[in-house]
Amino acid sequence: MPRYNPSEIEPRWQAYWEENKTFATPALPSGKKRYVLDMFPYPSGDGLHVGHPEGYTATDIVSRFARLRGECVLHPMGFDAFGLPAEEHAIKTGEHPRIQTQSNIDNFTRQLKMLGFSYDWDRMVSTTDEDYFRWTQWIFLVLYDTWFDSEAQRGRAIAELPIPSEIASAGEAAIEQYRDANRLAYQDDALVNWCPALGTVLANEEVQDGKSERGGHPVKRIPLRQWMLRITSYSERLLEGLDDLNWPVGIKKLQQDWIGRSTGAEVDFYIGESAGIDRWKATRVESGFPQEAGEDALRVYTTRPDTLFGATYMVVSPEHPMIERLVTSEQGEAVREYCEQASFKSDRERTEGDRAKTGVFTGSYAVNPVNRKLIPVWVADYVLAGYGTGAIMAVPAHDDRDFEFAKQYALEVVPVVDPPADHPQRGEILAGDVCFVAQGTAINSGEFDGKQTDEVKASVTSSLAEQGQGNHAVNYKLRDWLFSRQRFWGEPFPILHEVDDAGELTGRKRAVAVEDLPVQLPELEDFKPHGRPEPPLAKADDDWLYVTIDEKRYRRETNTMPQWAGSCWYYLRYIDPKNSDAMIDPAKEKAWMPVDLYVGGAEHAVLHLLYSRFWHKVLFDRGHVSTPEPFNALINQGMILGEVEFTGYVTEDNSAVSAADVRRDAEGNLSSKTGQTVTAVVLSDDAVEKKGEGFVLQSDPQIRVDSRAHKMSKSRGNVVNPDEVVREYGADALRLYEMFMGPLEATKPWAMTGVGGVRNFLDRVWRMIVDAKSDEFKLNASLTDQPCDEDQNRMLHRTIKKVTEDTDSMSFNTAIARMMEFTNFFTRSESRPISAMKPFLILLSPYAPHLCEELWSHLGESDSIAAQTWPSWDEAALVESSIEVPIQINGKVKTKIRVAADASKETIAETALADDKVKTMLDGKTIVKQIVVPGRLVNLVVK
RNA sequence: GCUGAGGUAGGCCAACGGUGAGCCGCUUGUCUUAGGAACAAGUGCUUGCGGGUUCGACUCCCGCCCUCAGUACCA
Repeated sequence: MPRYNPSEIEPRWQAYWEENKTFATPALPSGKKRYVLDMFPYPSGDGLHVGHPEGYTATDIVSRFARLRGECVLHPMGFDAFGLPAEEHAIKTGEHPRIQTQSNIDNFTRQLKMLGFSYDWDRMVSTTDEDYFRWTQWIFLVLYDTWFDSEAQRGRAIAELPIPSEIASAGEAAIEQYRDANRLAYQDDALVNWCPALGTVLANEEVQDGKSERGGHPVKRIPLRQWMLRITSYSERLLEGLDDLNWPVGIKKLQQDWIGRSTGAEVDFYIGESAGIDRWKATRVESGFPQEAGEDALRVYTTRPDTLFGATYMVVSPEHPMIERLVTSEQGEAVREYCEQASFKSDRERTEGDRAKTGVFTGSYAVNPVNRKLIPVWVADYVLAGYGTGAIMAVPAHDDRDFEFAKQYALEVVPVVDPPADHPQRGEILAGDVCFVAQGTAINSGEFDGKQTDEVKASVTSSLAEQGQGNHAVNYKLRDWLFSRQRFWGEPFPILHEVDDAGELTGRKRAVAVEDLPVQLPELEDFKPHGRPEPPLAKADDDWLYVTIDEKRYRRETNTMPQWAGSCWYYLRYIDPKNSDAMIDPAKEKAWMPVDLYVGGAEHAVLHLLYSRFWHKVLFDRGHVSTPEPFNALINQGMILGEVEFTGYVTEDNSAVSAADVRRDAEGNLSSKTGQTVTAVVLSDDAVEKKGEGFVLQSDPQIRVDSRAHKMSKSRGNVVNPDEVVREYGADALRLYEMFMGPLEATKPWAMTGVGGVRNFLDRVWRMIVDAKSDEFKLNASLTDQPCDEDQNRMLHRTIKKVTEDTDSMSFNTAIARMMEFTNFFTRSESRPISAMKPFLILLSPYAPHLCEELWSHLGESDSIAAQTWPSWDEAALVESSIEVPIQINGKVKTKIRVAADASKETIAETALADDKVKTMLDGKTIVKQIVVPGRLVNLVVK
């Protein structure tokens, strides 16, 4: 017993917390609330990896710290349990995915409890629970019932959508169609990855280089009717909302870039009969810039309307709807073939960086609106259908991509922006031999010559607007969210499709009534794909698939929602997890929201966080939540890498090659400078030594080796299993180590010896209070009821101050370092006042809760340490009566003197100059200047 | 290419413009209930490089190099 034994202590206290519901959170907060949230995990079959406890320990420390300071903390955990792996398992074994999901959740729960996190487990949610996804479906119906009023910039009920008179007069079906076209959840044809060999549709992450990840079968992109969410409507709101959030700048930047707002102009280029151009222009002057470009014009979007005079050709994307109209009979075959080719390529392939540009001339010409020049229209896949208008005006002189394309196909380059006079390549730019994308002075631009880029942009845009040929425009990179998946293990859509007597879809839809939610997943015989691109739910029995309401027959929607759906709103459900009447009780929502601290990996920087914000804003607009943003502060924990490895390289005949001479080709194959194949070998620590910047072989210092920590991965075999660490060192040691490795946000390599280091610290804490030598349990004889002496008191109060401030700012590594100093100090001390030990244990308890509970009870306390009050420090106790002050000579520290803490400038200077060492060093020199900072230092500038 | 983070001792990392904190490692002792020991003493950097500001720079400014992560034809 007397030795520190975490494997005995930790389960005992975990049971205590569970029995006593130590961390149960009240329904409504009393006093100051704090909502501390972890990104909930996907419960994979591999269990926790050491990256999970990093963020979870951080939030646990924050939560325990806040409770000790009297705040009311909501700190929940749950599982994002829909997803592909469970479905893959089901397909292979025939076992329902629910079964494996449940056993994975059980394992995760066991591991999380083993680490002593102070979650309120009664609030646990899983996205796969019917009680949960019932409300995921409900939120979908809110989206379905909402349209975006762009005037008011907010979502409103579909019933409030103004119906234009021409549609109203066309009848009920037209009105319904119009509504459907405006809902935030709508259907559209989108491309899916269909793999004929596997007979299934694949998720993007299951496709690599146009082939299925499993089996390497070719994947075709085919259009399929999909559910989309109109997130683009919220672009501006999502962008603005970022301003007030306490998020890392990097993450904000990522979201901004993802939304990708740009401003410029839309411009129509005339493509009709050449004789008709004047009439067309006149019409435009009269009508203004129309909503649609019409038959006779090709509309483009540009951020550089100032370069319009340099537009020497145009490009449309291979999917552009006007291709048929543009293509001439001579070019017909070439264009069709090109477009066909493009349709096989994924977006990925089409946008891969160093690929040479390709394209085909359509045979048609357009008229440049500013100079009436005829310019050719091409089709090329470097123009994307989904952005802007899917067509561009190409200005090769001032756009890198257009320049490359123009050189490839010998198209004209006309410079219209003169770079600053001191530009090193000005000559080549003006000759059209080099591309220049920055701002400058307009040339070759008629009336605009001599003006600066910004001014020309504005003037060209307004002049086009006057003539009805252009308009100021804003564009976003953000696309609408493809929201349906052809999968079994996901939330079914609460939507019914009307079928006629012949069993054909009529195109009319109906939302499942709220009281009929949840729509459950059907029972299937097996989970194997049925070989058609429809979702697996289409295999369900007619009992599930067909519904009759008011004598009309409906077929259920058979797509399921993507995994993002459940994770979009789980933070709300934790607040009211058992509510069967509503998604959340408004009073509770108001009391707990927003999330005060959200911690998780940076891999969710864009998608999860953007999707959640979008849903939250819709719920906000519709009055279901009270805050405009869900997550106030966000922190991304850094990645934990494997142990540092030394890697040497050898050729086939086993001779060593210096790491500096090893080349890696595109496939990752290694070769030496001379072209020989080399292989990497792992070296042990004692085979290498430090030399200069890097490491070399001890046996041959000419041979350099790589020293680097790699990502943990099964294939590399460097994965650290938390179960083993807990068994070997204890949960407190694991928690403490992960916090001590370095700053939370940093990427850090794992080092098992470091875990031993913090374990030694915990051992020292134990021995500071417990007599480890005795056979029975006995407190350490050095403990005393005497008060602290001055030094001890100062150590205590300085530790309280440092740990309080560092914990508050989440600088856990330095807080721990300070607690180590405290322990070293008192371990050396023969007398250890209990009045110092107790507050120290409270300081340490958020970090190492089990050990602290145990020692706390040994000190005679009967209630949990979690119920105590965080100690405060006394400023007066911090100051020393006398302090050491360094003496610098010419800025270099030469010696130190001891003076009273409040010594005046003069006294310090006198003492310094009187010091023997200083005297000798000043011998024969004159003091040019003396700087005395009271309480800090003395600097003597001498000659 | 772009964006972000970073470069301090053999490793991990602290340091309001003012003394290198802490942990691991290493060396040598001591002690022992032989442990993941403990204790004691010791060990170490041109703070990535080059300039500048300053009495004084890891810290502020300018230029460069390197590493890691993410991202990439969005007109």
